[in-house]
Amino acid sequence: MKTFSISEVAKELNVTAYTLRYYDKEGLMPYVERKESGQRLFKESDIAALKVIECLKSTGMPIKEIKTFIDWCTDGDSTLQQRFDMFMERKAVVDMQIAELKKTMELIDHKCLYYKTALDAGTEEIHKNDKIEIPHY
Amino acid sequence: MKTFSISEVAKELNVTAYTLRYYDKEGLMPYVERKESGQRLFKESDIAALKVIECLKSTGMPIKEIKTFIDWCTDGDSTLQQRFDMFMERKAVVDMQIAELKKTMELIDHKCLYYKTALDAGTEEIHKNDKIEIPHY
DNA sequence: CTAATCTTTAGAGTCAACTCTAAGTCAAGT
DNA sequence: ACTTGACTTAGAGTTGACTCTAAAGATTAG
Repeated sequence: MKTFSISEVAKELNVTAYTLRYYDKEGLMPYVERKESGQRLFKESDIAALKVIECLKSTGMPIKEIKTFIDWCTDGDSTLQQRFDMFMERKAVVDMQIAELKKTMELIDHKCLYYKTALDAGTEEIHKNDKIEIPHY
Repeated sequence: MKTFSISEVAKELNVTAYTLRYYDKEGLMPYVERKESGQRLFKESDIAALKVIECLKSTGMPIKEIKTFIDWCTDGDSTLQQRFDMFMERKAVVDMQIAELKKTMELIDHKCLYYKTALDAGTEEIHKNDKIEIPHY
């Protein structure tokens, strides 16, 4: 079975080897095997697991909570409900994050328009009489 | 003209007064006026400006870059182009963030299904023969 | 007038998530 | 055999964004 070194995995996942060792220290990689000499041997499945970790991280989940999830995985079938619940909760979180980004986008679009108009006029003065416009910007 | 104290503004924006003072220290509020005694007097427009700061922050922009933007605002019409470009860039960033969250959501949905199936079967064993399934979870 | 509750500052402390250093071991090429 | 580069560890250092403390001054309610 093909295996990968820490720097190969780091490259593949666009993180540093430092980061991967940090994750290991924090207990996120209890499954990664080693050579006699202590060097890590990453399998394809280990990389897949790291991608799930990346996924959780990108929802804003802190390392310690991800660790809890990894521990559940190690504990086996008795934790299936917790793990299901966790992913359902993450789903709700991501839904909220997308909704918030869309609101953020509205303000940004508004500002783009604001500055386009000012730029065409050569001055921000053009917005002096706007209804509920924001004075400072 | 109605003004607000720091704790009123903090409540309104769902941040602490500490945070607002920190933003001030970092130069994000050069426009907020003071009483003789030194107490801050927030105007409606100051709150609106803070909402723009919140917006930029929620796109992941660090405080120091937001400070640069505030400085541009202070500099007047000569920086209109930079400010327009900045918001266009933020727009692109937010587009990417939404796209990434959608990819994240795909994996999460997949995991929800995975655990639902396992939960119904009472064991993760049910996924042993999945095509490209992830062994550890 | 007084007590309680703001507010102010400078500066120290916290926290998460890296990021790096030092000293040593291991592996690959010539 | 030797050099170069990648790997290991424990532990220290960094960064960003707060978060709080202490000591002082200001404001409000009774």
